[in-house]
Amino acid sequence: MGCKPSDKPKAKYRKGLWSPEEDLRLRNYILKNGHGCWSSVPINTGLQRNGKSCRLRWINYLRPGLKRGTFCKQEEETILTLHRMLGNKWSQIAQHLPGRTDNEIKNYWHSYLKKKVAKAEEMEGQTKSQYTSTSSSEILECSPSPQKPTTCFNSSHESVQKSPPLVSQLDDLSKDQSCQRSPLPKILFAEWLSLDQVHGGSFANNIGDPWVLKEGFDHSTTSNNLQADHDLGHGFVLNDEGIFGSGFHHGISHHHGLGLEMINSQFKFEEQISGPGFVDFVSGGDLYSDFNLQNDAMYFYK
DNA sequence: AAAAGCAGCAACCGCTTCGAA
DNA sequence: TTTCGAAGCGGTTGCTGCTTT
Repeated sequence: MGCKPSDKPKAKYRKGLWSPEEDLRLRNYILKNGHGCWSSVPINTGLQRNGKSCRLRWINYLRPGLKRGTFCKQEEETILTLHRMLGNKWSQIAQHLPGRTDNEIKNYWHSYLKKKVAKAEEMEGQTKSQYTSTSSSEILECSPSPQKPTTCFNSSHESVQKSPPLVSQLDDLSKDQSCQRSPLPKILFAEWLSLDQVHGGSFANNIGDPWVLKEGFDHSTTSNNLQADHDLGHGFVLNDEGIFGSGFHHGISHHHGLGLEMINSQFKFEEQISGPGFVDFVSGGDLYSDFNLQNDAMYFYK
């Protein structure tokens, strides 16, 4: 929106998988400038992609804060529960799984969970007994069909959305992920902090302070959560000490040399941000009023 | 070792919603 | 109020790599 028609020359857009170079261009551009109008991104970056493709690539793959990797048990439970309540509202489900994208959840559902549920239901039908799996027992007791969330909480999607108790329930659900029991520390961005919003607030002043990761930080296991991105591990400008200090780097590089590059690249935009401290920014501002430190995990809710 | 089948995932397509002019 | 472009969303496709035969 807000783009002039003249900004959109007819172009033959490239399709298919993104190359590391394209990723790099897009990432660097957005980290530096923010995406603004997506249709202008390909023009400004020189990418032979349409804005829609750029947006998708950023949201599903390049955006900092994405977890990637396999879903933990509790995430799986959350998806099953939310899918039971909301149906195929992947974006809404994703909102309750910080660091996961709707596409990722959708794929996980179609490739794994759907079959699992179907199998469980089949077993249930055969035995007429309660399905006792810890991952879906409650869900299966509630409703027989994953596609029609008609029981349990509300009878329609609309009522789900409008019902404050359920919303609270969902919030509790998302904040009570079992991944919190994981020994892995997590920094999770419910929504990536838009540069437009970040401008004027100081991320840089405090982000480099080790306090950010001191809570429950385990050098030996962190890399699991900071999965190296094979497409992105090249050519990023790195700080000597990095955002999190040498200890953090040490922890990552033990397992994945590329991991720290990603982390650094994700926060490479720090020089653009100036102003009040990050803590104030996160906890006191209107935009990010829901700052939540749970065990070793930090959640930033927008 | 090669071919076929399968699963997982990234990306595209098309429809809907939103918001500015 | 209408129109139109951008963004958001969900369904689907197709590529890639792994497993099986």
